[in-house]
Amino acid sequence: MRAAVVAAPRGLRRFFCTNSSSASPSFPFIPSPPSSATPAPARQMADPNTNLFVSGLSKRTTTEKLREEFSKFGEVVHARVVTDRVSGYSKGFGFVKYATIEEAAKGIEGMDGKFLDGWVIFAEYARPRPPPGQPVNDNAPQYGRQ
DNA sequence: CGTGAGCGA
Repeated sequence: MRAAVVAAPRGLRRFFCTNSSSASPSFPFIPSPPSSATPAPARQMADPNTNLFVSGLSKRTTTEKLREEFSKFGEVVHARVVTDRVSGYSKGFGFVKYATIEEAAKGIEGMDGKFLDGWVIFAEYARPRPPPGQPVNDNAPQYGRQ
């Protein structure tokens, strides 16, 4: 099913941005942040953290399988496949928490765009999540709203 | 519709 390839989020950057050599032999960096408008929404990927967001999982992929696959690239502190409380089935994505950021990067580079249960999975840094310790306050929305 | 975009009880 090529639908999985079409439904790829930001993970397809690897296929188009096949950089490696002959990138920019003149400018190692880009010293032009405030050019004119904001052509860089920076919404491609969240900040590097030990939390990983894995998408493209098969419906039959469970937390154990996810932890097993990601444990090969580093020590997985916590892994969870998001499932519905009422139905009980997987939502098709999950989260993997590594011990360090380097291991998280290894997990992304090692499992992003790979196959799992016959489906192409995509791994990237997860977004920050509000801790469940704070009780309800005003209708203050989360900062992670796009 | 367990037929596929996405961020978690």
